[in-house]
Order: sequence, then C-alpha cells, then structure tokens
Amino acid sequence: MAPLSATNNGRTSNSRRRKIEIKDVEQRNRRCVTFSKRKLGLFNKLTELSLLCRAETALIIISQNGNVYSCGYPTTDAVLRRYITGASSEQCRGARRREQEEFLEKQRLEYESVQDELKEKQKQLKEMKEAQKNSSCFVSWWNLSTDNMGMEDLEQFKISLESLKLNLITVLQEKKLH
Amino acid sequence: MAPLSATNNGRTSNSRRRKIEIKDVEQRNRRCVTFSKRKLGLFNKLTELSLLCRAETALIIISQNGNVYSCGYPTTDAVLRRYITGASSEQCRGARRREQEEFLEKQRLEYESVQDELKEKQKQLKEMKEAQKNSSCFVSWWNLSTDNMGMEDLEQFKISLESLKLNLITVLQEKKLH
DNA sequence: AACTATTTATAAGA
DNA sequence: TTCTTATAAATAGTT
Repeated sequence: MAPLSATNNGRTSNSRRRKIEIKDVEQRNRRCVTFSKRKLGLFNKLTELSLLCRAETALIIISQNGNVYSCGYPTTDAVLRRYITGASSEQCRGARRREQEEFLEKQRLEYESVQDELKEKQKQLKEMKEAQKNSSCFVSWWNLSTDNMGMEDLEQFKISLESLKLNLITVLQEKKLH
Repeated sequence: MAPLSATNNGRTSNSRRRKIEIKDVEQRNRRCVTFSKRKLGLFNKLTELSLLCRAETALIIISQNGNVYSCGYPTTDAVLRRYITGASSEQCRGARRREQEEFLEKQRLEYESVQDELKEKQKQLKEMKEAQKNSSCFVSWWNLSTDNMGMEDLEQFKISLESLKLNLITVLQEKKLH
C-alpha cells in the first residue's frame, strides 16, 4: 500500500500533496511501531500481574487494521467464560482441571525461576560493565588479578605494565602543561 | 480478618506460629497493594493504547479474592462480542482446543526465548570473566583507558601502578624460585 | 494516600 | 526488524 502511493506521487508536479501523503505514511508507520511496542508492553505487564498476584486475566486487542491479539492467564477463554457467566468457577471440576491447574502452576514457577535467574545475570553483567568504567576499582582488582596468572601471563603483564607506565607519564605531563 | 488473627496470636506462648502468620499477612497485604497499583497501571496503559493507536481493547482481571474488574474501549462487551463471534466462526470445541494448544505453544516459545536470553547472558558473563583473567587484553584496554580519565584519576592510577608493580615483581620472583 | 528511590517502558534514531 | 539511548512513567518500599 505504501509503496504504491509513493510511486504514484513521485512526480514533481504536485510536491505539496506528495509531502503530505509521505507525512501521513510516516505517521501511520510510527503509530504501528508504537502499537506493537505498547501491545508487547501490555502483554508483559499483564503476565507480571497474573504471576505476581495470582490473578486471572484476559486481554483482547484489535488493531486499527482489524487484527485480533489476545493474551490471558490461565487462558483467555477460561477467564472470558468466567466473566460472562458471572464468575462461577465452580463448574468443570474434575481430575482434568486439577491436572491442568497443577501444570499451569508448575509452568508458572518454572518461568519465574528462569526470569529470576535472568535478572540476576543481567545485574551481574551490568555491574561488571560499570566496574570496567570505574577507575577507583583498579587497585583492588589489580591486587587480586596477579594471583590467578600463569608465569607467561605475568611476564607479558610486566611488559605491558612498563609500556603503560611510559604512556601514563606522558599523559600526566601533557595534562600538567595546561 | 488480619486484626483478629493478630490479636489471637499475640500471646508469647506460641511465638513461632505468630511470626509465621504475621509474615503471611504482610505478604498478603503487600500483594494486594501491588495488585491495586498494577491493575490501575494496566488500565491506564490500555486506555493510552486505545486512544493513541485507535485500537479496540478489552481487559478482564479477576483478583485472588475473586473480585472481577474490567475495562474496555469502546466498551468491554462490544470488544468481547467481536472477539467471540470472530473466534466462534469455527466449531466451538475445535476452536477451544486449538486455542488452548496455541496458548500452550505460545507459552512454550516464550519460555524458550527467555531461556535463550539467559544462555546468552551467561555466555557474556563467562567471556567477561575470562577476559579479566587473560592478560593479553590488558594492553589495549589500558591504552584506551587513560584517555578518559581526569587528572585525579590519573594520579591515583599512577600510585596504584607503582604499588602493583612492586606486588608483581614479588610474585614473579616467588614463581621463579620454584 | 503521598513520597521517592529505583526500575521499567518507550520514543526516537541508527 | 532489532539495538541503543535519553527521557518519561511505573512502581516497591516506606511514612
């Protein structure tokens, strides 16, 4: 759709209209991107709420183009049924239901633990990246690092150290001149 | 409910039980507060999405206590009707089964993607840890690092360097003795 | 219910 | 589409 209209209006004889339509297209694209991002955000928030507070949830979104998206815990349909029939969860008792609930609970716990682990790793990564940028940690890091090195590493380390020291002194002198 | 149980268990003769129940109550209260806050947040987000992207939306939340909350644009029922009639064009049983299967598949994929992400983070962590142990990267890292330092950092850096060098020489000598 | 320190979401740009 | 980043918003903990 977008390529066609762009081709049709590519001529210079009607630049005003062309610009307006391009702007339209851009706005539409931006809106689509926003829609996708926010839809994802909502789904995530909904899942978080469901897991965190053990709530049953159902979310239906119909885009401007008519596409239907849905998300629910434990399932969209189950929650809708409960909503429509007036919150009568007493129906459908039985082994199947219990098994399903146990399965969902198991999945929930598993998902939570994986996400926790992921969060922890991300935190560690972030800390390590920050530590690299932070010069005040150099001393302690250095003092620890030599303990784990092999002989060759240490030799090279020493050479690096010498050249760096020269480098460093140069930098210091240059800075002092200003 | 909470005040009663707290009163009943306030006596010191059964402090173990009291502590556990108080903790339970606190957790329950916290969960309720979180639920309220996040529910409000979700409703706001949903409204924003509806207005910003001209989407039709419906959201149903059933709390742990069984309270039902809903929110929709233009109305919850209108969207639900559209969702249900659209979904029920196929046979009800078949559609439900299929949706359930799709839901499970969706959860599976989501779980896998989270696990992939986790693996990736672990890999990155491992690489960074190895990089710290590997002396061959020191030179380039050092040569870059001095450019971004302030005067004070450089002075401290130099001092650290001196002490580390002594440390290093000691280690080298010790290793050579073996 | 209000505050605020953090975390998280997201718009814009690459 | 995916990644980055600066900024805006949400929210957990607390009063």
